[in-house]
Amino acid sequence: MATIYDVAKAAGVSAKTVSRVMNGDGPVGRATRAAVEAAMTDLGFVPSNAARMMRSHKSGLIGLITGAISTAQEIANPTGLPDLFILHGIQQAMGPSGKTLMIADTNGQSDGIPGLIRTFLQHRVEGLIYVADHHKRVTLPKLPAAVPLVLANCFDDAGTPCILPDDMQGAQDLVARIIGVGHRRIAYLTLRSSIEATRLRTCGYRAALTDAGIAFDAALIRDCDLESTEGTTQLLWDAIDRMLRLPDAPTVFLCGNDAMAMKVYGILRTRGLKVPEDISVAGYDNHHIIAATLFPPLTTVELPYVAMGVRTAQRLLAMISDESPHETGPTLVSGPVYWRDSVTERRKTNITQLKTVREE
Amino acid sequence: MATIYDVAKAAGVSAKTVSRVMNGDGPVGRATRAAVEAAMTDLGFVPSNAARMMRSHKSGLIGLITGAISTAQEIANPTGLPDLFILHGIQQAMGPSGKTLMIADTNGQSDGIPGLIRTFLQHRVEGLIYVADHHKRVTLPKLPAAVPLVLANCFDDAGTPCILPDDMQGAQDLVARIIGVGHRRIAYLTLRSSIEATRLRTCGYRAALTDAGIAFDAALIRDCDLESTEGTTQLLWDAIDRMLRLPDAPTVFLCGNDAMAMKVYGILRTRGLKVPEDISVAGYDNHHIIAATLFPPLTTVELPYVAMGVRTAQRLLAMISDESPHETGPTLVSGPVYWRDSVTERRKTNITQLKTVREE
DNA sequence: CGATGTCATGACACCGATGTCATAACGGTT
DNA sequence: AACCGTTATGACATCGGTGTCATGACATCG
Repeated sequence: MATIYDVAKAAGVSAKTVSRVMNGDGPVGRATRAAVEAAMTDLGFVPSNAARMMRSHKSGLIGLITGAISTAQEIANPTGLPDLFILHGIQQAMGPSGKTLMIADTNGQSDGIPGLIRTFLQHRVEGLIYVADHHKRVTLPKLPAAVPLVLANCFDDAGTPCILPDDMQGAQDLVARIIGVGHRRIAYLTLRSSIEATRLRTCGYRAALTDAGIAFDAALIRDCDLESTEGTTQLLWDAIDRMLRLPDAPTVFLCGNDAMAMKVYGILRTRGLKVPEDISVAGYDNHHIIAATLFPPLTTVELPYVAMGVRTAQRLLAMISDESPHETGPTLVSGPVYWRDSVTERRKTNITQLKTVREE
Repeated sequence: MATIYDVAKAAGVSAKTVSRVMNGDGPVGRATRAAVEAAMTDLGFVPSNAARMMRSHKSGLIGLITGAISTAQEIANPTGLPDLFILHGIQQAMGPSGKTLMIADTNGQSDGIPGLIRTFLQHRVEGLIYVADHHKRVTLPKLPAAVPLVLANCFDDAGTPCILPDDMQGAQDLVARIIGVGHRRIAYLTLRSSIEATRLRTCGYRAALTDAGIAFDAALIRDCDLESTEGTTQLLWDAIDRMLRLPDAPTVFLCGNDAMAMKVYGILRTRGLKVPEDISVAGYDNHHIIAATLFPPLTTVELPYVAMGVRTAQRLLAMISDESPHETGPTLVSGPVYWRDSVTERRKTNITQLKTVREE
């Protein structure tokens, strides 16, 4: 591959002049510039980033670590492709910055991460992003202080800057809206209680109840998520059965995610209950395939993955260009409620009461 | 960030000795090695790839261009995520080689490709891969001859090495198998005839018929694919209706892909026909969500995307390490037939005749 | 004992850009 | 004419590693 010296010789000038033509610093004579440009296209000259970097110490690279590509395999598990959507958001927001994204996939094994980080450091990335496939706590190896790091869809104990879905706000918005159309007995079939999202969404659920002056009833909340599909279905069946037998049965089933809502649709139908005429159902995630395809279409909360990706990129870019000490801690991004037909107004209740609620 | 000179000073040796410790060339004394290693970890030294590359001219980078990340958005369109699966295969096969994959996403606009290629060339990638989202013809800007290029899931007119699904073989295998269980009148509802896959699969379909001595009947093949969903459904309905009214109606509907098969299931049911008791259906793609979830499970042909990715990486790596002139042209990868319950034996036909066919 | 070979190490040039400084030509001031 | 500022250009050092060659200390061999 041609070097700047080859170009210089071909154009009959010094290497420095070629450099000036490329970078537009310093003045260059009309004829000289033309000669250099001709020589460059002639030789198919492309400057070497490595050589540039030697002096400037700017690689123009951003490192990104994810499992998005290897885990897309398990697309059959209908949780969507969170990390992929985040990646998309990052790409979008990174594009205009002129930085180049180096994506490394963990291939499912997190034990390769130190190696990936080392490779990135060798390439002198200007920043690092770690994207997780669901909202969780992570622990990454320590980095040299000079390399800013942003976590997307996860957080650590060190207060590293991170971008997270506002699960609490989302659940609170959804429940508030459901209360707004007259429901008072709102069941919540949660995902595994060990995951972060469940904890936060439960907080949001309770906050919305409190705001509306509705007492929290432990009989209406239940962890219905197991490793195995059959186990989960069984758990769901039991939980729904028990709740429906309550003297004051729920009028809505809020589900841990859209996939669970899909199962709940099936269970309710098997029991002869129509959604939403007899009972309402809501999900979480706004997983497109499920939420829009189910009949009736599912009311749910969007997990704003693309937006999170955009924020991630923006925050990292800010950290790179700012020399001011970086803020730490999370940036919360909340997604909108998608109000569809799976939740109806709760008319059985006293109309006057309903009106009061709506006027609040 | 610490340099090799910092390490050298800290360890009280020359830079070259540090280099020797890192790379294991030349002999290094026991004590010296220990001192250098201590200094390296002490200073958190990570060698600069850029500096290395200056001399060695080996970047250890492979450039990959795809739209996989940005188009994953449209996951709702149930064609699967071909490019993502290919990417996964590439990652897998590339891992052990020690090369680092730089992934650049086109963000949907193909006009950014020259820019991406330029960036890759600046980084002196040792090879380039282009991954397409479906089997098609492409035209990429010309590259310097020194940079090997492999196309995955697409091909060009220049005979650039490429990895393609063996659509013809796949269709032929499927149809042969269907003939093998006694069917003679096999309808084929194709995807748009403009796409490459349709042309090749049709060839395979005809080849299988010819092999079995069955005459091709143009009334049994029909392009049933439009841009719009409703249009397609209408087309399908019409085509199926017309074929079923034939004096010698088909006993199987072969579909352009699994998504179409799903629609065909619906249409047939609406007409009161049971799959597979009354009529058999087969798809193409082995799109997991569809093929395994449909009832009855769909007989289909797998598009071996992951395997194609692996082959792509292997072929590129071979081109990089071999100095022998590279072969050109396509590598065909065929996927297996997944025989499920949507196609039954054709018993209505004379048993003796069936036996004969099976003995062939 | 001198010749030869191996081990351990360092000095120095080099890769391909860019930053710094010097130089020369030219036009305009005083 | 002496001086200055601008424009256009080149010489040279530099970034952080690695390749080449030289050197000195020992061990081995004839």
